Amino acid sequence: MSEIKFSSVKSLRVFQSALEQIEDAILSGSLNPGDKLPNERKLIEDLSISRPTLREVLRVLEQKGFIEIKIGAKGGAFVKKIGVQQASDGLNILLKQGKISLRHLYEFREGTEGVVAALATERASTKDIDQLEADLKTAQQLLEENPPDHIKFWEAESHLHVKMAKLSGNIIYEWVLSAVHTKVHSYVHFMPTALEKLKNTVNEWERIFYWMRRGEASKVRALISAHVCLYDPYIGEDKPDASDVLIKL
Amino acid sequence: MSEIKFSSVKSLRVFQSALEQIEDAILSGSLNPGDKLPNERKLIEDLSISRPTLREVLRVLEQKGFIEIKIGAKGGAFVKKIGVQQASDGLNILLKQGKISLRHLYEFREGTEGVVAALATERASTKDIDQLEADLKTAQQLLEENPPDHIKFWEAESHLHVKMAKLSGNIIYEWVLSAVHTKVHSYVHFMPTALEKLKNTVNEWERIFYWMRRGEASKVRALISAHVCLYDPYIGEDKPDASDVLIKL
DNA sequence: TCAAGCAAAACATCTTACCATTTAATGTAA
DNA sequence: TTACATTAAATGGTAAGATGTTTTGCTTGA
Repeated sequence: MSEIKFSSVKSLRVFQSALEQIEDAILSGSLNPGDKLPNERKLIEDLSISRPTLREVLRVLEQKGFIEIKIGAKGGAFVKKIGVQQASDGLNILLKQGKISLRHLYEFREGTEGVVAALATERASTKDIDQLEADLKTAQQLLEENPPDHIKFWEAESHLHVKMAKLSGNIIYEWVLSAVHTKVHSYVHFMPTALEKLKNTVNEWERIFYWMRRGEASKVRALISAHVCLYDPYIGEDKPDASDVLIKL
Repeated sequence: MSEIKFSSVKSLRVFQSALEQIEDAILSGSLNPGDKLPNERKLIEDLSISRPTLREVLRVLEQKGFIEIKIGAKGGAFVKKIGVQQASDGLNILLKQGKISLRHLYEFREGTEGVVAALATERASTKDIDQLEADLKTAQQLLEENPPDHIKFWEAESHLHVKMAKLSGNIIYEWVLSAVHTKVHSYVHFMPTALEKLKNTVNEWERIFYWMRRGEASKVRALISAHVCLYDPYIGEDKPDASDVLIKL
């Protein structure tokens, strides 16, 4: 008996084929950030498709974050720099519509960010840590204001965690934690507001940077784990089921 | 001096407005998975836009994974269940750009799956573990064949890891590891093929289930960590840079 | 000479109108 | 009863043109 298998032919839509051509050109690096695609009239010639169809393609690329379309003279479709942001979008949608409780969010962070911090400690340069410290300083200044802007503070603090993920040198961690922290942002109103607690957070980060500079990965891991765990918003309160909070949002 | 701030007006494109309406309807739950959107002629009436414009909207929704479009009679745009596919797509972008190597994949797994297994041990019921064991048995039978189907074996093995994530009771782990393991599948040809190694893997899982039944979370964590670490496909070979393998795919 | 304003060019945006293709259901003849 | 043709309801794709929007450059007036 023969072993030949046939694969489905599924005549690809014109749209799909055109999309893939341009997308591959961007992802493979044939088209670089800042490059301008030919204008619509030129593209429909090259691809042998009609203008409405081409526009479907361009819309999709625009919405996926691959290109930016400017109108007017000197306008056109320009290739955007692809970042982790685009890659995280899908996960973001999932997290956004999913019924994720704060408890799950923090459980995930507790299990992940310690490892990430340890990796970052091994791989970050002095300059990288300087940058982190500068970011912390910026966040700290938000507390000097009157009244202290604790919302923006926590957002900046959240970005610090994402930057740690970036320094871990493993883009998968960056991918997932950037999405997770987007979700964290939506809970920012439940974070502590007492000035004392906020300043304490700053101190914790300073201690973390201290050990990062000395390359003490395991200490950094412990500190970050405790840091995430301690700032679980429910600590000290009588603990409702986390799903309650979800409903209130 | 007055504090009035003006916000930019940026006359929204017709396209954008229509997209947001439908997207919101899906994300808010007004439209549920399986629901059929009105056909094109009806939608252009409701939204007061032209057909090419509507089709741009539908294309974007389709590519983002919100809807599925079927042609022919009884066809139309159907709301899709939002699933891990969207999340995997993001990883695909990073893969195509060459930003993820096998090394990253395994580093991530090593940092994550131990924690997941510990959670699963605490939360899985006896029945859950029975099911896992049954799945293992099924995989084991693939080795009895002649010749042993090691490709399918590793795929089944990969699914076991995803099931563990499901049993962790934390949907974020489940989603993220599902996405990661779809990528693992694409590297399945680099996994060991020696029958001895495959059988050893089975033994490891059996030991894992043994401790799971006894609720020994920390033992399970250790075993899974070692398991992932040991089966890093490069173990024992002279280790090329993982990006080399990436290129070959 | 210089600046303000106007017009044209080069874009994307959106519409109307048309035909092609695919699929499912239905009717019909062997 | 079954195979086949027909038809209806959808999406897929094309053609051509009218309409905004932005930049550039030219003209005109002081």
